[in-house]
Amino acid sequence: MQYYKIILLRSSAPDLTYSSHEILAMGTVVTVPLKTTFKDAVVILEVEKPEFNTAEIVSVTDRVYSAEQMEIAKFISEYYFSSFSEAISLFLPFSTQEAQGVKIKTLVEPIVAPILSAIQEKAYEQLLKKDRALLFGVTGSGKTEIFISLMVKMMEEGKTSIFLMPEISLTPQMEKRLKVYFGDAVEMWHSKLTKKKKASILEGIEAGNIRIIAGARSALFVPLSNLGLIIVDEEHDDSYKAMTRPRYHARDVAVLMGQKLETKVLLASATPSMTSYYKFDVVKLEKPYVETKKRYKFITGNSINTPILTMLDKNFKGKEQSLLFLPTRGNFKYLYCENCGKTHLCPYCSVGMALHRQRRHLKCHYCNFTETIQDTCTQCGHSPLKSERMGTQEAIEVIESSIKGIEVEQFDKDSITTAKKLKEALRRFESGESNLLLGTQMLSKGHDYANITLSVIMGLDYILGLADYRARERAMSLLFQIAGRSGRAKEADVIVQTGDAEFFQTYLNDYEEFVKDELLFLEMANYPPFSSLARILIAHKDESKAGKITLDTVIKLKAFEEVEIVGHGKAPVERIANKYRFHILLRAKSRVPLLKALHAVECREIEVDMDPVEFS
DNA sequence: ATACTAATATCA
DNA sequence: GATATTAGTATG
Repeated sequence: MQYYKIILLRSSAPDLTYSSHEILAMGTVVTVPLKTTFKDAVVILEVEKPEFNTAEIVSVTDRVYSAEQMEIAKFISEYYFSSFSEAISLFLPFSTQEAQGVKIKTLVEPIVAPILSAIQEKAYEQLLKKDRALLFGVTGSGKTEIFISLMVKMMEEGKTSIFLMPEISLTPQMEKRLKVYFGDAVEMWHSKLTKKKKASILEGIEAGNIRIIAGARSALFVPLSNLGLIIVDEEHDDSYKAMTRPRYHARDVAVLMGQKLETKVLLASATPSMTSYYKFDVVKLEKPYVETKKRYKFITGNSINTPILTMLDKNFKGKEQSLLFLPTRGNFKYLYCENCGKTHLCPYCSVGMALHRQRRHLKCHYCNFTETIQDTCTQCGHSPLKSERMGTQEAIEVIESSIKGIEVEQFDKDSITTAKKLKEALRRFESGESNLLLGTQMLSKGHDYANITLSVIMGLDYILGLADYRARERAMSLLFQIAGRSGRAKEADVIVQTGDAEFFQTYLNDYEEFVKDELLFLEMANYPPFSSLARILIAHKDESKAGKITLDTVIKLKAFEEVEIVGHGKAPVERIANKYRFHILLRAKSRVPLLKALHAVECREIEVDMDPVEFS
């Protein structure tokens, strides 16, 4: 009889000891009886017969987590403060049939690699020599061909590759490009795939037919044998940070996996994060592959005003296509009382209810609480209520009413809910059926819109005003990303609405100049990458209890000299789903003392967010 | 004293 | 995570 420590999957129970007649490998997925039910669990350690009575493992599955997967999961659970169970659940186990077997299939026919320009070739050669690097090249500089060349090289060596992109919505476009070169050897992976599709991909991986997995965050955890390369495209994108436990950053985990598995890791962006630029060897793609001319124009204001309408109208009359960006938050329109100035709030969260005119209701975008439109103020009874802030919906109305005949394509989370709708919207725009693409952050992410000759960027001041040490970085990268969408085929105008034209103007022609200056600022202000940050979140339906937990935690943390309590108190969004929210922001010179202190105060009532990207 | 809910402990 | 146990508190 053997005895094993196991950890239950999808459970926060501690490790438990079970017996088995079989000799089991570490990482094996088994089924065990617990109380009145059965649970899946992972074998983590063999132990001596314990003093207490043990139950027996009832069945052994054909799935096994590799030693490396277990090691990386251990790291994730310790660094990002989740249970081991939550961390290992990110991964898909290998099949024992395959036994992580190295099944190197020789290529049936050699893959034709893309033809690289001299500039691309140079970058490619440099990247070949580096285990880890940051590829820095403006939009349209031909980064994708370099990625493909590297993946071709991997295939020739019998190795597999993972290609990460920040959003599911970007996968169809990339799939098209990758299929041209890799055919059935490449598959897309993301959380929205059906069970059936996932199973068929896993089969393909086990059989050794699928050699490249491309997709969103979760693609990092598919069981590819012989992994040779991980590419993190648009590495600056905050979508790589998970907002639920384990709160890991896919880019950082990719780098860690690279070290553990001895695979090459390539980060890439036109607007790299300050951290990556500082930490990694930078390979620059010197000049844009497609030379484009852009004329920037700065205007003031915070609404769709006459200069914007005039430019849009002119471009429309000239049979050209335009793009208009509004920041996510500005996407919402709130009801407020003219008399007492109160905004109509969600009864469960401390945020304003967003007005969705089309469906004639109010919606809280934190907890999804919905109610009918209110016309009298709950505070003072004044009627009617006014609405404020430009939303996509209203922007479209304003534009359609003043520019007759213009077809506007709404491009945001409200209208693009499925892959099909995304495809349709892009098709209508590409075919010229619609003339203006109007939307939020979604516009800044990777899609190609070759014919745009006018881009209007609104709301940068709102982003600059966020209480976030990366507000400047976020605003600047957004400007570059959106401007990069236009002028690919012909000359284009970019209209930037901001009260701080000087700031943006300084760096327009060179993002790297901004990065260098911003790094000086970060060093002076002692923010990452020159320090390590953590945020503690406390949420409780009793406000005084939440406050007490916060204060108790702060007191405990004061014992750690190397950890600075930057601030603590009510979170900017005070209440979500009827729970009061408090937070504590911590900083230390390096991660080690920070982790030490956090592990000492960790408990069920608090949630630790390492390297936070969200402060609301 | 009783009936509920909330906080806490345990699981092999 | 689910469930059993205990502490806490509202109620008549």
